[in-house]
Amino acid sequence: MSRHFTSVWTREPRRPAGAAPGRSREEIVRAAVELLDAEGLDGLSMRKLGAKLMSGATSLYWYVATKDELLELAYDEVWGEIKVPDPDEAHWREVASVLAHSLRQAMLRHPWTADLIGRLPALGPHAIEVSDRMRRTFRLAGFSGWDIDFAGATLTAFIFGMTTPEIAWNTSMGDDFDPDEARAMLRRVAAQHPDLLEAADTAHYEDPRLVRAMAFDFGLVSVLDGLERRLTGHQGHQAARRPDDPIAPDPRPAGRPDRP
Amino acid sequence: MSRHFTSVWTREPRRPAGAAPGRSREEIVRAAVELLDAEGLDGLSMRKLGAKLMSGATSLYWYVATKDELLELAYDEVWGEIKVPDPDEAHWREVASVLAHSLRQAMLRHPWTADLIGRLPALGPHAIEVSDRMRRTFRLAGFSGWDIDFAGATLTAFIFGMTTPEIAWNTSMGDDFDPDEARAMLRRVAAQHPDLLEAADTAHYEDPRLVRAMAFDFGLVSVLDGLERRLTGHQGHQAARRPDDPIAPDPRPAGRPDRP
DNA sequence: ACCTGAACACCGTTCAAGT
DNA sequence: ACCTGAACACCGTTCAAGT
Repeated sequence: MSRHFTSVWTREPRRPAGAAPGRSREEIVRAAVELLDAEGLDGLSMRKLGAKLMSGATSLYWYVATKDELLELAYDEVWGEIKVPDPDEAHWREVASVLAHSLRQAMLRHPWTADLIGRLPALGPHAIEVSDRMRRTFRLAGFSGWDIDFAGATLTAFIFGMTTPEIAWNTSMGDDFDPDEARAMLRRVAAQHPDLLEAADTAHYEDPRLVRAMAFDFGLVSVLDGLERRLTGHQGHQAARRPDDPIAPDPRPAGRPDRP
Repeated sequence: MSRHFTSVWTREPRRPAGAAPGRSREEIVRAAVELLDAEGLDGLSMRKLGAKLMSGATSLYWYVATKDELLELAYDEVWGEIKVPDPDEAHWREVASVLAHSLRQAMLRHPWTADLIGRLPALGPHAIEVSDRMRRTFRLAGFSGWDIDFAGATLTAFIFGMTTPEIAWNTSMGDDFDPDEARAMLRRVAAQHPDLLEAADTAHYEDPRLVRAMAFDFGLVSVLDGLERRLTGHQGHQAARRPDDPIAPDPRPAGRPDRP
């Protein structure tokens, strides 16, 4: 017996999506996004959302099968905000850079998305549109076969991975950021770790948001350079592969890369 | 009035952490990790955990201030599983590779960590230990100033960003993976996107876990190559920076990078 | 076709009371 | 110093009943 994967995007909507009755799914999703932006993922409840729409909480279940479906819909709205230049017009590095910054900014505007990345696959039409453009971009850049997908996965991995902890940090710290408090905290936590302490001390003198942006740019250039290297086919360090890794759940950590 | 950031790691523990009374915090955390591994983040409730430990649910609040604190403690246990070679012994690429694969495997073993990355800063002693070694690694590699931290952030971003959606996919699909069903779903969702459809068709013929591992290795080599490029100081494409990006919440998307 | 309220089975957390 | 149970203020979801 197989547990079937279900998603808003893989089931038929209950209504032909053409008529215009009382509430609409679009209206509900828009209200959900507003609530999520204002109060975060924990701030969204079917009861609160119902109240906001001046209806019973349970009325929403006619438009949406579960709360998770609603989150999938809201999530895809954010993907709709992403700008991706036309891959047939712009250089692939330009496309990737614009996409990266656009995605980061969208996530920072909607911090609750950070909680969804590890929970919901992005299968909505807006997300798919972005994926399609990205795949086309890397194909036109000269990648072929699996490498097209791997390049795209690497780029989005970087964007997600850089922005998600940034959001975690922002929301933990709250809007009113006290640099002295933060510094003291880092100091305390990093006690007896000289390398980290050094970082904690210098970190204080800069606007943390600026530093985050600098880190993002540094990383983005690095990732793009690394991808370009795959493209131009330079030889050099290759070995990140650990032979026992791919399937075994807990590989022997003893293996060494091909080139030390 | 400033909302203060609180964390298990930044407050005094209630007990000198030496005596040995009834239950211990270690015992509670261990049980929590077991419950999380078995039932996921939603499967952990204070009531269930209390039952597992044969105590009242509310008893746990003597050892832990909130459920979030408990999650911070459990999270750091996972960081304790990460292997990082001694930065003074191994080449930085070796250290980074081992760390990357080790972290990915640990996350796959404890899928609930994917939900925490966007929510909790990793400030526990095990996470700090890993950060410290990583920072030392990149310093010894030749990075200096902010670049040390940027390189580390780039590497962990890649690992998190690659593994988190992998986990989302795994848990959505369930343990029993039906390739035909998955293929049909991708086909449907990617309709009218020729580039994506191509990917969906070829994807079928491979073990998805193997492909994920290949993507990870491809991306890791790319990231390491990109970082190495920063180190050797080759000139070339630089421009990922968008001048209006760092602080403005919604930058004009019109700006172009320095080099198109 | 759409909306409602009551009800079910849960939550995290507080707190007075116990030993 | 540690543990308990009752209680509060919530949850997502189901379902019979309404219009």
